[in-house]
Amino acid sequence: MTSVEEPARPGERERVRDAARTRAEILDVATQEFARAGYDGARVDEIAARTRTTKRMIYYYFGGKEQLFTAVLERAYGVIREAEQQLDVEHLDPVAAIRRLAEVTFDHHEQHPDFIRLVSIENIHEAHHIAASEKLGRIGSPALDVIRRILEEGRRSGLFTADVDAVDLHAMISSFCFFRVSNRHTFGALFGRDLVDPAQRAHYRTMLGDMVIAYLTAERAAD
Amino acid sequence: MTSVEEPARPGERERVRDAARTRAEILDVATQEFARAGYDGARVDEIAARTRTTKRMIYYYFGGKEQLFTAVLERAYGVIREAEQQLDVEHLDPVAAIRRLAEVTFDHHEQHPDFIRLVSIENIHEAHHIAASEKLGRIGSPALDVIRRILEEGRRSGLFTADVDAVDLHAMISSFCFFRVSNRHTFGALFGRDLVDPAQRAHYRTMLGDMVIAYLTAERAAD
DNA sequence: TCACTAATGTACGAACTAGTACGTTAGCTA
DNA sequence: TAGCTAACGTACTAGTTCGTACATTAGTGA
Repeated sequence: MTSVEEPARPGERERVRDAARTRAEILDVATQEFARAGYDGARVDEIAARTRTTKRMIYYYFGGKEQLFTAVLERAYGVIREAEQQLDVEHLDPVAAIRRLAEVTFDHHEQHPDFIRLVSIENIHEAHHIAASEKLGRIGSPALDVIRRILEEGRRSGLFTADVDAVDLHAMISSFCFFRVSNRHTFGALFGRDLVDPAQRAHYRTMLGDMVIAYLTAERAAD
Repeated sequence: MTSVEEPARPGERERVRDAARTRAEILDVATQEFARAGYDGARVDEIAARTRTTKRMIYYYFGGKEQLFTAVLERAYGVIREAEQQLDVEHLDPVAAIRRLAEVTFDHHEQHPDFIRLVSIENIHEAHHIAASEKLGRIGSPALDVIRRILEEGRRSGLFTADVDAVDLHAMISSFCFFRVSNRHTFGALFGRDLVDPAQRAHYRTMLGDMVIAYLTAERAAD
């Protein structure tokens, strides 16, 4: 996350009034609060209290709780987009490239549990905020283009037997990474196993790669 | 779900006061309301209004909103347990048995979106209600025992190369089934593809089976 | 340095919401 | 059939929560 207690970058002396900083600070705190308690569980007063500013400013900059949540989502998706754009796997052979992609996805999910929670919350609300957002509708994902190119190359070179769709493969990889974080608590409570146990991290990371590669390289009966 | 507008089974004349029926009716409506709006979004008054009885009765039978939600979860998990106990795959060969198990899991998730939503909601609350419930702590899953036996048999007969843990395989299968339903809305909004589109049902069902079998039968480098 | 406006703070209100005090009655049993 | 109690309804309250009216000031450009 950006900028909570940002200590006046050198050269810029700390102004008392700074729209950009105030806005960013509200977004930071709101992200935490929404992720912690869900949309309805989150309290506007609580967000304001944990900010250097007041509730008045939330309404001044964002208009309301609903729009604030939308802004939080927009920024959170922006972060993951940026990460995916850094993806540099084109120099690898298709098998290694897919494995690398899966690992990067795995790592990103693990490192951003708040993002996972926000997405879960948005699904409870049937993605109404995304639908209402101009920035987020049909935004897609940079990772998808990468997957498309790797699959193409893998198919051409005969390494991948399956005629797999890029969106489907993305769903397959995401589901494993997402579930591991999103359902950590119920899974742990029911089965007594912490899916996010650091000691098991490498194990699950490998398992995901093995699964995806096995699927892509397996012989399959014709449909 | 059970018993909303249950029309006085023959022989039992409809009593005005019927504790069991009232309790069940509250649970039915509460399940819908909690699944619809989340724990904090759900309104006790709304649940009461959609019942033949009043809010007073919710407190009379369950004690409070929190306990009502716990009761809803307990019943929802009870339903899936029952379904899993019906599982009869021991007569199949390991590959067919695993595929069948995956399909049953797939079907159950698809048929119970409310259950998926409740589990998502409970994860937002870090499984506090499950932890507080005597019925649900470490409840496990009948499917797990089945998986254990199939894996054992598959390993013994040399069909499965991998030394896979039953809980891990359960997580793998669940993650795909769960994500497809739980993240349907954000995935659809972002990628323009409905993972629960009936026309794609068979496709994803096959994909899951292929994935799991590929993983279990693939050759793997030693750790 | 003056005036203008973007940015900010205070105080309050209307509506909602979980929970309860108190009174009533259906249906069973002795 | 009388009486007892589990089951039920009404009406209310205390506390919360989103949102806003109104007043104020820091910073900037003329």
